[in-house]
Amino acid sequence: MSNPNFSYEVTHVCKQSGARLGVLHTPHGDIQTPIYMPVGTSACVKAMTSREMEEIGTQILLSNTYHLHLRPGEELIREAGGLHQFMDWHKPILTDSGGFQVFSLAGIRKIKEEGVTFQSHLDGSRKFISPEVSMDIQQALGSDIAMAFDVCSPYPCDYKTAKESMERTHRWAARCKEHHSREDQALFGIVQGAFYEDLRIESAKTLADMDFIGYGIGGLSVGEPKPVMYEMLDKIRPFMPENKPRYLMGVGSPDCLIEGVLRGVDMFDCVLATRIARNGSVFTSKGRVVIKNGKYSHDFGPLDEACDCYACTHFSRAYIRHLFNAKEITGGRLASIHNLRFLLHMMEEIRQAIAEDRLLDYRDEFYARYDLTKNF
RNA sequence: UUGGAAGUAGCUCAAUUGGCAGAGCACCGGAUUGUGGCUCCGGCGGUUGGCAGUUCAAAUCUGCUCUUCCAAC
Repeated sequence: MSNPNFSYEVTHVCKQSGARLGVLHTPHGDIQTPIYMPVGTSACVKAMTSREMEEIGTQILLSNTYHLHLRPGEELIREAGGLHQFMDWHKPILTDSGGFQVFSLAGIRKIKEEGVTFQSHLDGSRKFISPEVSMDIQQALGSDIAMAFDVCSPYPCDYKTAKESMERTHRWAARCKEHHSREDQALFGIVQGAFYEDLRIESAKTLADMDFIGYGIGGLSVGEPKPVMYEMLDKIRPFMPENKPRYLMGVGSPDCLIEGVLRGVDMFDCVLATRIARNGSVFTSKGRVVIKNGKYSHDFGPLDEACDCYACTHFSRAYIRHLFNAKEITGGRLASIHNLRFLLHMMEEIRQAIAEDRLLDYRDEFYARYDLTKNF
């Protein structure tokens, strides 16, 4: 598929690691890859304003088809002038298809070849999403990148189920592509295949032949050990198109970002940063810190010495801990600002390291200072 | 001073006829990966104000005592 609104170019390959630097052009601007994409499920990165997201260096945001379909509804967002206008975010937006909710909301859904019947978690009403419905919703939302409606299999998963889910994902990918028509919106296919090497490779090849603008790698980070996820990335890497962006869906702990980039991943998204922030945990260059812990009550230093975010340049650990203890919502806001900035800053460093052909050195430096015993 | 009420975990309170003294909050810790999560899980914490007595058994019944609150004076 050629689309003048979207193109991806690899600008440099790290001589030391083979990791790549690139640029993805979209109607709302260029995205320097590799990149971490903050998640704003319901047209909002929880606790954050669009202005703050811009201030911390966000290049592209994620939002969610399933959640926006239920509330406020895509027609309202279309009426508002589209998702960018609605949330006053004028850089690129990627929308997830709702496929993951089929997985994460298991128990209140029925999957058939035609599509999936959900029971709304908001009011219990029955809802139906198919590949076509997902495309219609995402086109109404007007995101820059739409994701194909896929079937995410769990971990562990038997071979037969994994194969069936993968094959249905491929059929649905074809239906998504057939139904999708917005020229100013890119459609990404999603590789599935659970934790079976042959299925993963088959999925990567099948989707590559379908010529999507970019590719999601789905069904990972669903409870498996990290080495298992890394192995899957290694296996499929040779079969992922070189000239297309690769998006590892749902991954975003600091160590996973580095390991993913080393395995050729260009894009990541993850709710981890904002979720743990609201519950009082922050990333630091030395490892995770649970800021609510009593030992920080008299710590007047910043969350992270090396961070340039608003929280770290203005407030102490003791103050932010106090805000959490007092249940002041600003505690979660400051921690969110910090955690998002931490990951965005880390990706800036990774891009710099690739440009300077020293990503393996960067990885070693990271592990030397980062305490993995308290990681995710 | 007199009369009344009440004393149980750091706080607010439960505990059937006398039968293993609990909860919420607080405090401490853990979890969280394409967000049903300002959420969830766990832990610490007690001579039941004190001293005697009755009883197989007392937070509970009796006596004395201390403290607090209320009302009169």
